[in-house]
Amino acid sequence: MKYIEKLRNSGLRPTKQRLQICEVLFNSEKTFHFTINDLDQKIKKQISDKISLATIYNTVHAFEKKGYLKQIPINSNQIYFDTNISDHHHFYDLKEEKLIDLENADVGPINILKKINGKKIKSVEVLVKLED
Amino acid sequence: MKYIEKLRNSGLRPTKQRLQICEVLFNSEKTFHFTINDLDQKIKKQISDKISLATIYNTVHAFEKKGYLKQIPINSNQIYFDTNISDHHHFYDLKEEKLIDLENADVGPINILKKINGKKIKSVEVLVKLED
DNA sequence: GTAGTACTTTATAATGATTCTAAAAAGGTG
DNA sequence: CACCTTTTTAGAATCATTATAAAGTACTAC
Ligand SMILES: [Mn+2]
Ligand SMILES: [Mn+2]
Ligand SMILES: [Zn+2]
Ligand SMILES: [Zn+2]
Repeated sequence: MKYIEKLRNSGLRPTKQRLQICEVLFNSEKTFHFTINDLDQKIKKQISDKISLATIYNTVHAFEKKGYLKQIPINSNQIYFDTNISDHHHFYDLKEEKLIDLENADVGPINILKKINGKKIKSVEVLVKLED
Repeated sequence: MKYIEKLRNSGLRPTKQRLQICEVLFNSEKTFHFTINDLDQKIKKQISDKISLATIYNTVHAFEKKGYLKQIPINSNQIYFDTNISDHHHFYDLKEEKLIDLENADVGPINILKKINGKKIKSVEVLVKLED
């Protein structure tokens, strides 16, 4: 199967649940943004087996740790994840409460002039809030 | 008093609790970042009267609505607020779990090239994650 | 294959930040 | 002072997330 090696290579056993979650997350043309609740709904629609909510949490966190998912820094009562793990940015539509990808190319190069002693930059993320 | 007019001008009654919270938030030389829990601790240290947690929540939200405080978009189990309401950015030190201000001048000008139909840009915020 | 072991799933409970409730207190106005 | 509105408050409720621990599954060694 498509995702068995991917999981094995990360030291994650390719269980039925994880493979099914992979299908839901990574088998679509487009990448997308989701909360755990969104994902739970999507799984219910696409998968006939039941996957417990605890497993969904566990799996999403495991995938995030392995770099298959990213968290998006945003203030919300739920955590937003992204299946687009490329270096990119986001619009946040305040009215629709929706995230929209903003590719690196759509943002001029960002040059952080200030340096912090003994620290390295791990990521630079831009959030552009949108209103009507 | 210093903050009575400020509150009245915003349509907020200058209660004892709000004035005391103003002292803690706005009377220091430097601006700072805080969670509600941080603020609760700070109030306990600096103010002899007890202020209920509900009032702290109410007041912080009222001040945010009036523009005296800003929320910082970041993934945490608590909401981070900023008494620095100027247009600026942040470092986030992942190990220390601390925010550091990054003035606009410390970030090159940011040019958002992509436009979203019918939407205006309300804010552009950069989060720079730091590791050792 | 079987046995042994570590990992995973699961239902359920616990946690904890935040919000809600509704009654008491305080502010503002005349 | 009355009157009305806003605010404070203790405590309860909410709800996303995490922890627990027992049952199930995957892998390894023989
Ligand atoms: Mn289904
Ligand atoms: Mn803190
Ligand atoms: Zn994205
Ligand atoms: Zn700041």
